[in-house]
Amino acid sequence: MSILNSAASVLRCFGADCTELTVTDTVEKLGIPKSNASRLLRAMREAGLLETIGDTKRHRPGVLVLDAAISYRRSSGLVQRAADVVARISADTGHTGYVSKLIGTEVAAVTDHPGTHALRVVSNIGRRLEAHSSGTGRALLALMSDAQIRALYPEGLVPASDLSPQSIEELLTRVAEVRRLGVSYSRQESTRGVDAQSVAASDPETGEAVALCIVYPAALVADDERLTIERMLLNGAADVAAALGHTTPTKRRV
Amino acid sequence: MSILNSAASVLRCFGADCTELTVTDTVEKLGIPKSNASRLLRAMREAGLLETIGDTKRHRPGVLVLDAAISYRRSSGLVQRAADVVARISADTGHTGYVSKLIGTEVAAVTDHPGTHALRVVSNIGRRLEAHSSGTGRALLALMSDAQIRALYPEGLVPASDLSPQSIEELLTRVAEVRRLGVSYSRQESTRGVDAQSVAASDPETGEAVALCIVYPAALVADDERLTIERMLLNGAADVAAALGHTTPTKRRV
DNA sequence: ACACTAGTTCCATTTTATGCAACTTTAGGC
DNA sequence: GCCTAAAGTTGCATAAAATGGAACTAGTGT
Repeated sequence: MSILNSAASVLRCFGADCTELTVTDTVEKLGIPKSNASRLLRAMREAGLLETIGDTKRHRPGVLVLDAAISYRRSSGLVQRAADVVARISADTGHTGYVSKLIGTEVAAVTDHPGTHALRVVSNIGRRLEAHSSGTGRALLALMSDAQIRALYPEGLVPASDLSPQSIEELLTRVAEVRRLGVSYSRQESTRGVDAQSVAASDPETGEAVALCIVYPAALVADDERLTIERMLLNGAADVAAALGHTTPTKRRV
Repeated sequence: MSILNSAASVLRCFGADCTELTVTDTVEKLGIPKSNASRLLRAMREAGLLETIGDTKRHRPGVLVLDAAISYRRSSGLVQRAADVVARISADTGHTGYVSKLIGTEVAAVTDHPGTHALRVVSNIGRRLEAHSSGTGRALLALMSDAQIRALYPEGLVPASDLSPQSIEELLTRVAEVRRLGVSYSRQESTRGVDAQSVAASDPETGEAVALCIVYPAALVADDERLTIERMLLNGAADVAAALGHTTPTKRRV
């Protein structure tokens, strides 16, 4: 296996729960010899992929990674615009928001926008969710045809919880509902006590698609606020689509 | 040279002016054989460091890079807090702001916060400035001793413009001024028509330092607004320092 | 259909990574 | 301050990989 894959594995360690790595941490997480971990971290450090925290032996991603990430958002008009929309909704409502993408059968957050409410959902980036078992994922699946969705799950699907679709048939039913409404709801499905609404937007030019998502405590948000969020998301996604030159405008709410 | 360095070079291509790369671009930018560039991009793609845009042959940084970047911001309490402060000032004043770090003798923006005014300074992340020839850089240099600064420039310095310090002696004079005021001013030094104010904040735990910076059109901001910005920056930096456990509070303005 | 450009694959050679063990450094405990 | 244990680094032979030239393939425009 190339050292590139090892380096990628190291970067993958940085996520929701892990913000820094030592040689020993790396040994444990990747199951490689100590000597190797030592040289791997050094090589990554010298390449700029990692940096040490102060002058300790703990490592975190390097500035190079930051610059590249910022460039990513620039490169994608879709992600950039979606992030702007979600940032605004997040600021207006005080709830946490995400922009996510479909990677195979998983959804990964691409930008996060922490809310401002005292009780808000804490951003959990790096955590990948199964597309079929998350509102965001179903919003993205709704852009595909039933046949394409079936092709994604040649061996059937494993539901993440009893609130998630238990079979492909049920998934297709719920995805059809999402297509009808334009919005995908998730009720305490991925995280206890947390509801979410997601709307998908795609770039007709490249076929790239993202989901705009707002998450909030289930107990604290009444129906009228949910409707407000729904309207903001639908209109925001419509703005994104329009800006990218969609001829047939997506659903919009007034 | 390890493939890791090649991969880092590829990521470094993504910056202010370049948001996507093809095999041929890579050949030109890195000066490597075509066969190599082809395999390099594929390896990076398979490792998750790159992804193709839609189903074209153009590449941009992968989601892995995004996740790591977000983790980076999380891991650095200092950067996170500084970013929050600058975001607030940016929102309040409408001007663009940055948080930057010193990398060797250069300053690199770590987060950016675009302003909201019609005439605002456009964020230019990825662009590295020489520390001695930028207000932000001198704010960071001001945290070091004169001897340390001299050690950074064993061969003297090359001024970026005639508004920048022309010698180490002049640099030290201006840095001393920054130490006295607590704020570092830049007047149309890095970019024509653009003024900036920077204040440094450091983490006493790790010794890590960042600069908080607000940039604005020189012609449009009157003296009283400049004072307001200065006050916000100083107080913000003091808040950051206090939150990280600085015992001797930095300069604060009321 | 043709020429042209971009991208990929093949293959022998060179360079780099690997894993073990020995060695050095760092951090606590007394 | 000395001893010990844990963390980290380095040396070396082997195994694996990257490299660059050239041949090959896939698109693009005329």
